[in-house]
Amino acid sequence: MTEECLCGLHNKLAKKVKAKMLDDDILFDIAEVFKIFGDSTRMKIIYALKLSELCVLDLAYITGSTQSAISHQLRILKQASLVKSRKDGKVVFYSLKDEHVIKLFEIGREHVEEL
Amino acid sequence: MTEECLCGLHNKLAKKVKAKMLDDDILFDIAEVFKIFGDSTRMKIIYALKLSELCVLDLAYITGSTQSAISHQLRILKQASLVKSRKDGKVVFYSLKDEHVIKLFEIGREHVEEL
DNA sequence: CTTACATATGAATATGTGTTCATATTTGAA
DNA sequence: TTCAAATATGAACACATATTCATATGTAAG
Repeated sequence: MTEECLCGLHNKLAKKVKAKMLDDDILFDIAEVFKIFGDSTRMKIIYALKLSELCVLDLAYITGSTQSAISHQLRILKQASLVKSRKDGKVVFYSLKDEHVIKLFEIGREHVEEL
Repeated sequence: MTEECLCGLHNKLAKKVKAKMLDDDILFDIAEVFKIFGDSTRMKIIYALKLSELCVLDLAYITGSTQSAISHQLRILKQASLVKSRKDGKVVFYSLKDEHVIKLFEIGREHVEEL
């Protein structure tokens, strides 16, 4: 932990950068958001919901996963404020919560397509 | 797997959406990129490199991790084409590879700060 | 050539996580 | 009320992964 590069040249720079770093808590929270996107099942769900509001079984059909797996993932997505839900009788419809979700997806897609 | 919602209303919609879905491979690759961002150590590295080009030991000092841990993570970041490296004698300097990395970080940060 | 520094790497460990399976809950219909 | 459909949930399992520790590699200096 906290080893220091001995070349005096870097020590000053490193201390400057360390002073400008965001709080660990904030960087941790940002990483947590990306972690949610970092699963192919959740990514499928997000892309499907980008196309339309959908219920759980339809999402399971579209993604090729089980109802249970999708339900678990939807709970995670909802806790992370990435999707919202609307109940209509027995059916629960899910949709994306805001524009950030779409923006993040689009930039991620751009990055992948440029490799 | 591939269960279908029995309410005939949804079946048509679900099939439409399924037809419009991106290939699994692409969605998988996008998820892989986000997975790289979804770790607080790597997020610290990315933010530090956003401020300045840095060598391994300086990154270890700045992030409060060991040299070994940082070296392992830098390898992952490099394989994902998120950082590049430049060798100068014994020292290896790392920096961000392109603008997408910064864009993704900024939008992730925006999302977190609006919660 | 020997030493010291910066980095990389492999194995082991511990921890986190996604899926499955069984089952509970909720709601509408018969 | 009884049944079936849609969803949610908990436990168990399998798998991935981040860190640590020891050590190897490469490089410059003495």
